[in-house]
Amino acid sequence: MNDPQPTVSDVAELAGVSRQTVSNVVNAPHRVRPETRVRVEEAIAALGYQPNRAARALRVQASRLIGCRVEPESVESLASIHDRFLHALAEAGREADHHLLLFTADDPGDEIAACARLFRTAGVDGFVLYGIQRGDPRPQALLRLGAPFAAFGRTDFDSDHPWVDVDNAAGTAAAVDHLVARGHRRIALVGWPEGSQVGDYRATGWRTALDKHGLLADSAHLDVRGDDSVAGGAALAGYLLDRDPAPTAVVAVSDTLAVGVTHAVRARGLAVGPDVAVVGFDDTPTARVLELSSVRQPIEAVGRAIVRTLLEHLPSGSIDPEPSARLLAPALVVRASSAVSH
Amino acid sequence: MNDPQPTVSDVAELAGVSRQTVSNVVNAPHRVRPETRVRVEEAIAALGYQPNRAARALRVQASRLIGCRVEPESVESLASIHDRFLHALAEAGREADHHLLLFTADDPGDEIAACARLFRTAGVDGFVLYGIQRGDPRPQALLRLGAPFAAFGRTDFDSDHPWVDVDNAAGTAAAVDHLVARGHRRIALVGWPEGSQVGDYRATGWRTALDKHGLLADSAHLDVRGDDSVAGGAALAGYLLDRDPAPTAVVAVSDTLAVGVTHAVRARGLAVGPDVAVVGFDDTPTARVLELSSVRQPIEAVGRAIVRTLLEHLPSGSIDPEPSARLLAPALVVRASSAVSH
DNA sequence: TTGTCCCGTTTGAACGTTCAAAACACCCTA
DNA sequence: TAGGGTGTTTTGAACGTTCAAACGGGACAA
Repeated sequence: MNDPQPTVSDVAELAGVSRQTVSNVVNAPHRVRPETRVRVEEAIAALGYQPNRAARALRVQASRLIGCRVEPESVESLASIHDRFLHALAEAGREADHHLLLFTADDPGDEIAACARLFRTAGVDGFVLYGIQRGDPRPQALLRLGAPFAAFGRTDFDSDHPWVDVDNAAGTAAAVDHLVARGHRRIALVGWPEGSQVGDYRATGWRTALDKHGLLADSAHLDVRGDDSVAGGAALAGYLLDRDPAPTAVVAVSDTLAVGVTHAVRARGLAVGPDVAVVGFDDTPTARVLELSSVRQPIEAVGRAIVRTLLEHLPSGSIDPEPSARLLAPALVVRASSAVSH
Repeated sequence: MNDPQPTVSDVAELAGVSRQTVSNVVNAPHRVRPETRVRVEEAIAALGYQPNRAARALRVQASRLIGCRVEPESVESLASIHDRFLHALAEAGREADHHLLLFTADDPGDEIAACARLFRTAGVDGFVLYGIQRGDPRPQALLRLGAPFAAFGRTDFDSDHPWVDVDNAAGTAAAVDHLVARGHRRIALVGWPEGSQVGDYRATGWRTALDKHGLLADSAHLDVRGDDSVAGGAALAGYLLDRDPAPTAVVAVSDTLAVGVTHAVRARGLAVGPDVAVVGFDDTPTARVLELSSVRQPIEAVGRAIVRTLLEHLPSGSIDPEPSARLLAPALVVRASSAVSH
């Protein structure tokens, strides 16, 4: 029951070799003569040996721990995709024998301080930064600290820090393509106020896709913006629907706004789907429940890519100083709110 | 920039004392003469010393790490409250200088194996088990391992393992009280099939509250059960609403079911709230967005209680072998779906 | 034969901390 | 003045691992 975990010395004794040879079998098998290796591996299996992480961490100054801040639940928006992200990270870390260390912080400044502390005292190898936006102070701060990290999102187009991001423009573009294929011609955008990087990319995707289909001229006045709330979405959609000609389809840059749009549509006695198609963004559980089409971010792939990127940037990793950058395409999930042809 | 973290020896040298005295100042200040202590504390502050966790973990066989599995997002149900829980745990852990270590597992058996591995090799001090139900194998397995843990939920009423749980019966009872106060007399339950501990408690709360108000006789046939899905909730509610007399209020044991109930209500040309009041359970973001009244679990308090419970059960903690047990009451959040008086 | 090189293996030390025991200083009592 | 106690500080070792250097034995060339 309480058998102490065997150590490298126990294995060495059983196999009739020295401690270091056991260590080599585990960490650098090519250095060991094959028959010795077999003997040691048998001893390892017999004892159920597994290296002690604290000791290894102390010796090599690397804990195989990845730090990540857990965000508090945001009150106004829908459930973030943060928990999907954490799960994806943990899953990706597992394959590389790294674990996820969670911590909380009240704001970006606090997060930076927490990272510094963890990096120096807990030997956390690196960090994952979530929700990086243009002008975010965190990447520069961690660069200054010398702490390796990989960011979900980027401070700017040519960011010089390691990042992975979702191609937001491609997401709204896919939504437009889908709606056009369903016969829609007047496709509105319900977006966030200009200035947020994510929101701007999503708006750009809408615009360029319309342009590609030759619909941009008709749609200049179909671009409305407001803060991310249900009430806001309803108000913006109301404005659109009361115009003439009214749009027959709406692309919202978030599920929260999309829910508001559906409220406005129904309030006017129209049917979501047949009369006015609606597409949201993020594929939140709410979208699923409400049969709302939505652009789904490939969070699992993002998690894997981020962990890979981070590992590449660890001192122990391959010497690969070029900033890696990856942009992953989201996929549209079509549901009743946009399934019917127009 | 890359100054190595100062060690206990650096502090000792600066303060003109031995390593051990510095260690004592940090861990057992009462053993140190006050003027010495001050000198050492000044040196600590001057150098910005903080103890190295890996070294400490190696020496005292305690990592100040709490293991917790991240669940994958469930497809059918609404966003779980799992991310709120993780945040609460991390926050509570921070105050006790413990961090949260996340790991993934495919099923309970895998989770047990992962715990065993983490406990032995990573020196994780203890675990938090999420969503424990009657007959769950995990608590017994961890007891056998000798790994300390605290569970959210319990295997049975007189569980002999440390647990913290939400008083589910009190939650539905509060919903009933609220509806009665609003003038409702025929209050239905849309529940899960008998056998799930959580669902049974929630059903019991509904029943006892009705009994308290003398409404139980009228409501025997208002208890319907089905699996946790929107379609299921709609079907069950449809059955209820097509009876005569139909209920004027419905208590659902989950927000998922509650959403289904609202669908059924609207499909019959009735208004949610004025005609039929609906109350859900869990206060998910979806409930907020849909203006659905819902019973909110005090997850933040649960997180704090769990961490406290776990710390009490660590070998380093106070010798307090009595199984602590805490039952926390949820609170009803009233929104439009049940706000109007009947 | 002697020296050189290479491969596989072992040895001693080190990572930074805390435990256990020893040493020291001081006061009190016999 | 010796002996016992108490409170503070220091010493040496240990936690389990890996690094760096040393070691030993063939194979090969000079």
